[in-house]
Amino acid sequence: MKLSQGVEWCLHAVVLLGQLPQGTVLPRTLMAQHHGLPDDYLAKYLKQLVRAGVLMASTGPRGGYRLARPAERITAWEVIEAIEGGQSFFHCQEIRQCGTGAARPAECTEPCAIHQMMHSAFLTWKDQLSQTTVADLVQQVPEHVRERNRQGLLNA
Amino acid sequence: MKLSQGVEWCLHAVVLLGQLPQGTVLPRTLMAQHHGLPDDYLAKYLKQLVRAGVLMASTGPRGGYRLARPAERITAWEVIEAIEGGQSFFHCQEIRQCGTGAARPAECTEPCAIHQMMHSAFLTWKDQLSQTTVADLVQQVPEHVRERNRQGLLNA
DNA sequence: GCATGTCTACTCGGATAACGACTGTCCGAGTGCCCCTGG
DNA sequence: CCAGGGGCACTCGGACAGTCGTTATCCGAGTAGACATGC
Repeated sequence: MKLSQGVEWCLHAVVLLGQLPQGTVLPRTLMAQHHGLPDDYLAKYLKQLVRAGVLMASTGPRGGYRLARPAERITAWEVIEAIEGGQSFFHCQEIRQCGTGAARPAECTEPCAIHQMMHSAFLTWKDQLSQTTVADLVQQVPEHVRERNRQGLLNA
Repeated sequence: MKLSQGVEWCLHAVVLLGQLPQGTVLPRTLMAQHHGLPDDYLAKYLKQLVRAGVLMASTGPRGGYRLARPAERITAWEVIEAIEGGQSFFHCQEIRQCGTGAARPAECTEPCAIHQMMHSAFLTWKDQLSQTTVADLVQQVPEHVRERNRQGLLNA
Protein backbone atom coordinates (compact mmCIF):
# COMPACT_ATOMS: atom_id res chain seq x y z
CA MET A 1 0.00 0.00 0.00
CA LYS A 2 1.26 3.43 -0.77
CA LEU A 3 -0.11 6.92 -1.10
CA SER A 4 -0.39 8.48 -4.53
CA GLN A 5 2.63 10.57 -5.41
CA GLY A 6 0.15 13.35 -6.01
CA VAL A 7 0.01 13.77 -2.25
CA GLU A 8 3.67 14.70 -2.12
CA TRP A 9 3.39 16.96 -5.13
CA CYS A 10 0.38 18.81 -3.80
CA LEU A 11 1.86 19.27 -0.36
CA HIS A 12 4.97 20.76 -1.91
CA ALA A 13 2.86 22.94 -4.19
CA VAL A 14 0.82 24.28 -1.30
CA VAL A 15 3.91 24.88 0.81
CA LEU A 16 5.46 26.72 -2.11
CA LEU A 17 2.45 29.01 -2.39
CA GLY A 18 2.61 29.51 1.35
CA GLN A 19 6.11 30.94 1.01
CA LEU A 20 4.93 33.74 -1.26
CA PRO A 21 3.07 36.88 -0.17
CA GLN A 22 -0.55 36.13 0.63
CA GLY A 23 -2.75 36.06 -2.44
CA THR A 24 0.07 35.54 -4.91
CA VAL A 25 -1.05 33.80 -8.09
CA LEU A 26 1.31 31.24 -9.56
CA PRO A 27 0.87 29.56 -12.97
CA ARG A 28 1.09 25.81 -13.04
CA THR A 29 3.98 25.88 -15.47
CA LEU A 30 6.18 27.71 -13.00
CA MET A 31 5.26 25.34 -10.20
CA ALA A 32 6.05 22.31 -12.29
CA GLN A 33 9.39 23.69 -13.43
CA HIS A 34 10.30 24.71 -9.93
CA HIS A 35 10.01 21.14 -8.67
CA GLY A 36 10.85 19.38 -11.94
CA LEU A 37 7.40 17.82 -12.31
CA PRO A 38 5.41 17.03 -15.48
CA ASP A 39 3.12 19.98 -16.00
CA ASP A 40 0.20 18.07 -17.51
CA TYR A 41 0.14 15.43 -14.85
CA LEU A 42 0.41 17.92 -12.02
CA ALA A 43 -2.76 19.52 -13.41
CA LYS A 44 -4.70 16.38 -12.58
CA TYR A 45 -3.98 16.82 -8.89
CA LEU A 46 -4.19 20.59 -8.58
CA LYS A 47 -7.63 20.38 -10.12
CA GLN A 48 -8.69 18.23 -7.19
CA LEU A 49 -7.34 20.79 -4.75
CA VAL A 50 -9.45 23.43 -6.45
CA ARG A 51 -12.56 21.27 -6.19
CA ALA A 52 -11.84 20.67 -2.52
CA GLY A 53 -11.60 24.40 -1.89
CA VAL A 54 -7.93 24.40 -0.95
CA LEU A 55 -6.80 26.37 -3.99
CA MET A 56 -8.46 28.85 -6.28
CA ALA A 57 -7.68 28.93 -9.97
CA SER A 58 -7.92 31.72 -12.51
CA THR A 59 -7.40 31.42 -16.25
CA GLY A 60 -6.01 33.70 -18.88
CA PRO A 61 -2.83 35.79 -18.81
CA ARG A 62 -1.53 36.46 -15.29
CA GLY A 63 -3.70 33.58 -14.15
CA GLY A 64 -2.76 30.55 -12.09
CA TYR A 65 -3.36 29.11 -8.64
CA ARG A 66 -3.46 30.76 -5.24
CA LEU A 67 -4.33 29.58 -1.76
CA ALA A 68 -8.04 29.76 -1.06
CA ARG A 69 -7.32 30.71 2.56
CA PRO A 70 -4.34 31.92 4.62
CA ALA A 71 -1.77 29.18 5.12
CA GLU A 72 -2.56 29.12 8.83
CA ARG A 73 -6.05 27.83 8.06
CA ILE A 74 -5.14 25.03 5.67
CA THR A 75 -4.20 21.70 7.22
CA ALA A 76 -2.08 18.95 5.71
CA TRP A 77 -5.01 16.60 6.09
CA GLU A 78 -7.18 18.75 3.83
CA VAL A 79 -4.63 18.35 1.05
CA ILE A 80 -4.39 14.58 1.52
CA GLU A 81 -8.15 14.28 1.77
CA ALA A 82 -8.55 16.12 -1.52
CA ILE A 83 -6.28 13.64 -3.29
CA GLU A 84 -6.97 10.35 -1.56
CA GLY A 85 -10.62 10.80 -0.71
CA GLY A 86 -10.43 11.05 3.04
CA GLN A 87 -11.91 7.69 3.85
CA SER A 88 -10.18 5.12 6.01
CA PHE A 89 -7.86 2.83 4.10
CA PHE A 90 -9.36 -0.16 5.85
CA HIS A 91 -12.71 -1.31 4.52
CA CYS A 92 -14.40 -3.86 6.76
CA GLN A 93 -16.16 -6.46 4.66
CA GLU A 94 -18.02 -7.91 7.63
CA ILE A 95 -16.70 -11.36 6.93
CA ARG A 96 -17.77 -12.33 10.44
CA GLN A 97 -21.27 -12.54 8.98
CA CYS A 98 -20.21 -14.86 6.16
CA GLY A 99 -19.40 -18.54 5.89
CA THR A 100 -20.25 -21.46 8.14
CA GLY A 101 -19.25 -19.54 11.25
CA ALA A 102 -21.37 -16.53 10.40
CA ALA A 103 -22.58 -14.39 13.25
CA ARG A 104 -26.23 -13.38 13.23
CA PRO A 105 -27.01 -9.75 12.41
CA ALA A 106 -28.35 -9.30 15.93
CA GLU A 107 -24.87 -10.04 17.24
CA CYS A 108 -23.32 -7.38 15.04
CA THR A 109 -24.85 -4.21 16.35
CA GLU A 110 -21.43 -2.62 16.60
CA PRO A 111 -18.24 -2.93 14.51
CA CYS A 112 -16.04 -5.93 15.16
CA ALA A 113 -12.86 -5.60 17.23
CA ILE A 114 -10.61 -5.54 14.18
CA HIS A 115 -12.69 -2.84 12.54
CA GLN A 116 -12.62 -0.76 15.70
CA MET A 117 -8.87 -1.09 16.07
CA MET A 118 -8.15 -0.14 12.46
CA HIS A 119 -10.56 2.76 12.58
CA SER A 120 -9.07 4.06 15.78
CA ALA A 121 -5.56 3.91 14.34
CA PHE A 122 -6.73 5.70 11.23
CA LEU A 123 -8.31 8.49 13.27
CA THR A 124 -5.05 8.93 15.16
CA TRP A 125 -3.19 9.24 11.88
CA LYS A 126 -5.71 11.64 10.46
CA ASP A 127 -5.85 13.77 13.60
CA GLN A 128 -2.12 14.19 13.66
CA LEU A 129 -2.13 15.43 10.09
CA SER A 130 -5.09 17.69 10.83
CA GLN A 131 -3.09 19.45 13.51
CA THR A 132 -0.32 20.47 11.13
CA THR A 133 -1.04 23.53 9.04
CA VAL A 134 0.61 24.64 5.85
CA ALA A 135 2.01 27.58 7.78
CA ASP A 136 3.74 25.14 10.14
CA LEU A 137 5.38 23.42 7.20
CA VAL A 138 6.44 26.72 5.65
CA GLN A 139 8.12 27.75 8.87
CA GLN A 140 10.29 24.66 8.76
CA VAL A 141 11.71 25.71 5.43
CA PRO A 142 15.02 27.56 6.05
CA GLU A 143 14.65 31.30 5.66
CA HIS A 144 17.29 31.64 2.96
CA VAL A 145 15.57 28.95 0.90
CA ARG A 146 12.27 30.80 1.20
CA GLU A 147 13.96 34.00 0.14
CA ARG A 148 15.53 32.28 -2.85
CA ASN A 149 12.16 30.83 -3.87
CA ARG A 150 10.51 34.24 -3.64
CA GLN A 151 13.18 35.77 -5.83
CA GLY A 152 12.99 32.98 -8.37
CA LEU A 153 9.22 32.88 -8.66
CA LEU A 154 8.10 36.49 -8.31
CA ASN A 155 10.63 37.81 -10.82
CA ALA A 156 9.79 35.21 -13.42
CA MET B 1 -5.32 4.35 -1.20
CA LYS B 2 -6.53 1.26 0.54
CA LEU B 3 -5.07 -1.69 2.37
CA SER B 4 -5.13 -5.08 0.74
CA GLN B 5 -8.13 -7.11 1.80
CA GLY B 6 -5.62 -9.74 2.81
CA VAL B 7 -4.99 -7.66 5.91
CA GLU B 8 -8.58 -8.12 7.04
CA TRP B 9 -8.56 -11.82 6.19
CA CYS B 10 -5.32 -12.49 8.01
CA LEU B 11 -6.34 -10.57 11.09
CA HIS B 12 -9.55 -12.58 11.27
CA ALA B 13 -7.65 -15.80 10.68
CA VAL B 14 -5.20 -15.06 13.47
CA VAL B 15 -7.98 -14.03 15.83
CA LEU B 16 -9.80 -17.22 14.99
CA LEU B 17 -6.75 -19.30 15.88
CA GLY B 18 -6.42 -17.30 19.05
CA GLN B 19 -9.88 -18.44 20.14
CA LEU B 20 -8.87 -22.09 20.08
CA PRO B 21 -6.75 -23.88 22.70
CA GLN B 22 -3.10 -22.95 22.39
CA GLY B 23 -1.29 -24.95 19.73
CA THR B 24 -4.41 -26.01 17.89
CA VAL B 25 -3.79 -26.75 14.22
CA LEU B 26 -6.43 -25.66 11.74
CA PRO B 27 -6.49 -26.57 8.03
CA ARG B 28 -6.88 -23.74 5.61
CA THR B 29 -10.05 -25.22 4.16
CA LEU B 30 -11.85 -24.93 7.47
CA MET B 31 -10.68 -21.37 7.97
CA ALA B 32 -11.87 -20.38 4.54
CA GLN B 33 -15.25 -22.00 4.97
CA HIS B 34 -15.69 -20.48 8.40
CA HIS B 35 -15.41 -16.97 7.01
CA GLY B 36 -16.70 -17.67 3.51
CA LEU B 37 -13.42 -16.88 1.82
CA PRO B 38 -11.86 -18.37 -1.34
CA ASP B 39 -9.52 -21.09 -0.12
CA ASP B 40 -6.89 -20.70 -2.83
CA TYR B 41 -6.64 -16.98 -2.54
CA LEU B 42 -6.44 -17.08 1.23
CA ALA B 43 -3.40 -19.33 0.81
CA LYS B 44 -1.56 -16.48 -0.85
CA TYR B 45 -1.74 -14.42 2.30
CA LEU B 46 -1.33 -17.10 4.96
CA LYS B 47 1.87 -18.08 3.24
CA GLN B 48 3.22 -14.62 3.94
CA LEU B 49 2.30 -14.95 7.59
CA VAL B 50 4.29 -18.17 7.75
CA ARG B 51 7.31 -16.49 6.19
CA ALA B 52 7.03 -13.65 8.66
CA GLY B 53 7.03 -16.09 11.56
CA VAL B 54 3.51 -15.31 12.73
CA LEU B 55 2.08 -18.71 11.83
CA MET B 56 3.55 -22.17 11.51
CA ALA B 57 2.32 -24.56 8.84
CA SER B 58 2.36 -28.34 8.69
CA THR B 59 1.40 -30.45 5.72
CA GLY B 60 -0.21 -33.83 5.38
CA PRO B 61 -3.28 -35.21 7.13
CA ARG B 62 -4.10 -33.45 10.41
CA GLY B 63 -1.94 -30.62 9.16
CA GLY B 64 -2.72 -26.91 8.88
CA TYR B 65 -1.80 -23.62 10.49
CA ARG B 66 -1.19 -22.74 14.12
CA LEU B 67 0.06 -19.63 15.89
CA ALA B 68 3.84 -19.50 16.10
CA ARG B 69 3.61 -17.89 19.55
CA PRO B 70 0.97 -17.36 22.22
CA ALA B 71 -1.65 -14.83 21.17
CA GLU B 72 -0.39 -12.44 23.84
CA ARG B 73 2.91 -12.11 22.01
CA ILE B 74 1.58 -11.45 18.51
CA THR B 75 0.70 -7.86 17.64
CA ALA B 76 -1.72 -6.64 15.02
CA TRP B 77 1.12 -4.71 13.43
CA GLU B 78 3.08 -7.90 12.83
CA VAL B 79 0.22 -9.25 10.78
CA ILE B 80 -0.14 -6.06 8.75
CA GLU B 81 3.61 -5.83 8.27
CA ALA B 82 3.69 -9.38 6.90
CA ILE B 83 1.10 -8.51 4.26
CA GLU B 84 1.85 -4.91 3.38
CA GLY B 85 5.59 -4.86 3.83
CA GLY B 86 5.91 -2.66 6.88
CA GLN B 87 7.29 0.38 5.16
CA SER B 88 5.74 3.81 5.38
CA PHE B 89 3.08 4.44 2.76
CA PHE B 90 4.67 7.78 1.99
CA HIS B 91 7.77 7.67 -0.17
CA CYS B 92 9.60 11.00 -0.33
CA GLN B 93 10.95 11.55 -3.81
CA GLU B 94 13.11 14.50 -2.71
CA ILE B 95 11.55 16.73 -5.30
CA ARG B 96 12.99 19.68 -3.39
CA GLN B 97 16.28 18.75 -5.06
CA CYS B 98 14.78 18.75 -8.57
CA GLY B 99 13.77 21.45 -11.03
CA THR B 100 14.76 25.09 -11.30
CA GLY B 101 14.24 25.66 -7.59
CA ALA B 102 16.37 22.70 -6.56
CA ALA B 103 18.01 22.85 -3.18
CA ARG B 104 21.68 21.91 -3.00
CA PRO B 105 22.53 18.57 -1.37
CA ALA B 106 24.31 20.41 1.44
CA GLU B 107 20.98 21.98 2.37
CA CYS B 108 19.28 18.59 2.60
CA THR B 109 21.11 16.95 5.44
CA GLU B 110 17.83 16.02 7.08
CA PRO B 111 14.40 15.06 5.67
CA CYS B 112 12.16 17.86 4.52
CA ALA B 113 9.29 19.08 6.67
CA ILE B 114 6.69 17.18 4.69
CA HIS B 115 8.66 13.96 4.93
CA GLN B 116 9.09 14.40 8.66
CA MET B 117 5.40 15.06 9.19
CA MET B 118 4.29 12.05 7.15
CA HIS B 119 6.81 9.80 8.80
CA SER B 120 5.79 10.92 12.25
CA ALA B 121 2.13 10.26 11.48
CA PHE B 122 3.00 6.85 10.13
CA LEU B 123 4.94 5.95 13.27
CA THR B 124 1.94 6.96 15.39
CA TRP B 125 -0.29 4.70 13.33
CA LYS B 126 2.15 1.85 13.48
CA ASP B 127 2.78 2.20 17.20
CA GLN B 128 -0.90 2.10 17.99
CA LEU B 129 -1.28 -1.14 16.07
CA SER B 130 1.85 -2.53 17.72
CA GLN B 131 0.27 -2.06 21.12
CA THR B 132 -2.72 -4.24 20.30
CA THR B 133 -2.11 -7.96 20.60
CA VAL B 134 -4.10 -10.77 19.09
CA ALA B 135 -5.13 -11.73 22.61
CA ASP B 136 -6.65 -8.27 23.05
CA LEU B 137 -8.72 -8.75 19.94
CA VAL B 138 -9.81 -12.23 20.98
CA GLN B 139 -11.04 -10.88 24.30
CA GLN B 140 -13.33 -8.49 22.51
CA VAL B 141 -15.13 -11.36 20.82
CA PRO B 142 -18.24 -12.23 22.86
CA GLU B 143 -17.76 -15.36 24.93
CA HIS B 144 -20.71 -17.23 23.43
CA VAL B 145 -19.36 -16.56 19.95
CA ARG B 146 -15.97 -17.94 20.94
CA GLU B 147 -17.64 -21.01 22.40
CA ARG B 148 -19.63 -21.52 19.21
CA ASN B 149 -16.49 -21.22 17.11
CA ARG B 150 -14.68 -23.75 19.27
CA GLN B 151 -17.53 -26.21 18.91
CA GLY B 152 -17.76 -25.70 15.19
CA LEU B 153 -14.06 -25.97 14.44
CA LEU B 154 -12.75 -28.56 16.88
CA ASN B 155 -15.50 -31.06 16.13
CA ALA B 156 -15.08 -30.76 12.39
C1' DG C 1 -6.01 61.81 -26.81
C1' DC C 2 -9.58 58.46 -25.65
C1' DA C 3 -12.94 54.86 -26.10
C1' DT C 4 -14.09 50.62 -28.36
C1' DG C 5 -13.78 46.38 -30.68
C1' DT C 6 -11.10 42.54 -32.09
C1' DC C 7 -7.48 39.51 -31.81
C1' DT C 8 -3.92 36.85 -29.77
C1' DA C 9 -1.57 34.50 -26.27
C1' DC C 10 -1.98 32.39 -22.03
C1' DT C 11 -4.12 29.41 -18.50
C1' DC C 12 -6.98 25.83 -16.62
C1' DG C 13 -10.19 21.74 -17.34
C1' DG C 14 -11.84 17.38 -19.15
C1' DA C 15 -11.24 13.21 -21.91
C1' DT C 16 -8.28 9.48 -23.48
C1' DA C 17 -4.19 5.55 -23.57
C1' DA C 18 -0.33 2.81 -20.98
C1' DC C 19 1.48 0.65 -17.01
C1' DG C 20 1.64 -1.80 -12.61
C1' DA C 21 -0.37 -3.76 -8.47
C1' DC C 22 -3.86 -6.22 -6.40
C1' DT C 23 -7.12 -9.98 -7.23
C1' DG C 24 -8.30 -14.55 -8.47
C1' DT C 25 -7.22 -19.45 -10.03
C1' DC C 26 -4.72 -23.60 -11.17
C1' DC C 27 -1.60 -27.46 -10.51
C1' DG C 28 2.49 -29.70 -8.35
C1' DA C 29 5.45 -31.15 -4.03
C1' DG C 30 5.63 -33.10 0.31
C1' DT C 31 3.89 -35.59 4.44
C1' DG C 32 1.43 -38.33 7.79
C1' DC C 33 -1.97 -41.85 8.34
C1' DC C 34 -4.19 -46.11 7.21
C1' DC C 35 -4.46 -50.54 5.54
C1' DC C 36 -2.67 -54.67 3.86
C1' DT C 37 0.57 -58.37 4.06
C1' DG C 38 3.86 -61.48 5.91
C1' DG C 39 5.97 -63.60 9.85
C1' DC D 1 -1.29 -61.24 17.23
C1' DC D 2 2.42 -57.95 15.82
C1' DA D 3 5.74 -55.50 12.84
C1' DG D 4 6.85 -53.58 8.48
C1' DG D 5 6.03 -51.66 4.00
C1' DG D 6 3.35 -49.61 0.43
C1' DG D 7 -0.38 -46.80 -1.10
C1' DC D 8 -3.46 -42.99 -0.58
C1' DA D 9 -5.60 -38.96 0.86
C1' DC D 10 -4.73 -34.63 2.72
C1' DT D 11 -2.29 -30.19 3.19
C1' DC D 12 0.66 -26.42 1.94
C1' DG D 13 3.59 -23.94 -1.63
C1' DG D 14 4.73 -21.86 -6.02
C1' DA D 15 3.46 -20.41 -10.80
C1' DC D 16 0.11 -18.39 -14.10
C1' DA D 17 -4.14 -15.10 -16.08
C1' DG D 18 -7.72 -11.23 -15.18
C1' DT D 19 -9.28 -6.80 -13.41
C1' DC D 20 -9.01 -2.32 -11.40
C1' DG D 21 -6.57 1.88 -9.95
C1' DT D 22 -2.70 4.80 -10.58
C1' DT D 23 0.26 6.98 -13.93
C1' DA D 24 1.01 9.58 -18.04
C1' DT D 25 -0.44 12.43 -22.05
C1' DC D 26 -3.14 15.02 -25.31
C1' DC D 27 -6.31 18.54 -26.97
C1' DG D 28 -10.18 21.79 -26.30
C1' DA D 29 -12.74 25.80 -23.65
C1' DG D 30 -12.48 30.10 -21.65
C1' DT D 31 -10.45 34.51 -20.24
C1' DA D 32 -7.68 38.69 -19.63
C1' DG D 33 -4.73 41.71 -21.62
C1' DA D 34 -2.74 44.18 -25.68
C1' DC D 35 -3.06 46.31 -29.92
C1' DA D 36 -5.10 48.65 -33.72
C1' DT D 37 -8.65 51.62 -35.28
C1' DG D 38 -12.08 55.16 -35.47
C1' DC D 39 -14.00 59.32 -33.32
